[in-house]
Order: sequence, then C-alpha cells, then structure tokens
Amino acid sequence: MGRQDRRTMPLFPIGIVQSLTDLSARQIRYYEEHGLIHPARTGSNRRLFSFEDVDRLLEIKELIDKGVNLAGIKEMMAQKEVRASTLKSEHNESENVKKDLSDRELREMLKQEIFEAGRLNKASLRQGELSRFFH
DNA sequence: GTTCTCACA
DNA sequence: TGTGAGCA
Repeated sequence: MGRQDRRTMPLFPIGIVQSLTDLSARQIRYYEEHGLIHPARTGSNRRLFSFEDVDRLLEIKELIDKGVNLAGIKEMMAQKEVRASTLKSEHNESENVKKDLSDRELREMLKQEIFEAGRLNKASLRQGELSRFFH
C-alpha cells in the first residue's frame, strides 16, 4: 500500500473528525455540501473521512477562525488546486523548460496567493463594517 | 449509541 | 449554524 493510499483511505466516522477538528458535525456536513471535502460513504450511508479530508478540514477551520467566509475559502482552495496541478504538470516537463517555468511561475503563484489573501481579507473587513452598521 | 436527512418557535 | 424529529 502506497503513501497516497494511506492519505486517501476512508477511515473515521464524523464523530472522530469532530473531536479531531473542533468543528461541529453540522459544519462538516455543510462544507461537504459545498464541495470542500469529499468523504467516502459506507454501505449504510455513513461518512468515512480520510487523513486528507481531516487535513483539509483543519485548513478550513483556520480560515474560518480568521474570519474568511465560505465563498472565500472556496476560492482559496480552488487557487491551491490550480497551484498544485500547475506544479504537477511542470513536473512532467523536460528539465530545461521546467527550470525556466517553475522559477517564473513560482513567483506568479506566490503573487496570486498574496493577492487572493488580500482581496478576501478586505472582503471580510467590509462584512465586519456592514454588520456593525446594521446593528 | 451514532449518524443521516430535513426543516425551522 | 444550532437543534430537534424520526430513521436506520
């Protein structure tokens, strides 16, 4: 069994994940509903989470604690996937081309990440202002 | 005992 | 997001 199999192997029920992440079952199911995680199901329709799922939930929790809303988290995760697949495809390029691209695109990806973080932070700040305004 | 879906004084 | 109902 490979390392990857171990990361994606469906292992624990929602109760365990709850205590592992300090998220409510409600939140966990809600995030699944929005495509942030994809836990497997047992024959009796119970969710089974992998280490990968738990890791993602922990990342989600950090963003939630920082005041990022679901839309923001979705974009952050999407950005991350783009960066991951970019790296993966570059991994298959020839050495010469890769050296060139990875250096340039590494900076580009970093820039995008910072840009995204800044944009979302402003968005959540605006939310804060609005909630105060309507209070 | 636990989890699932659905719905909302 | 919480919570309770009614199942499996």
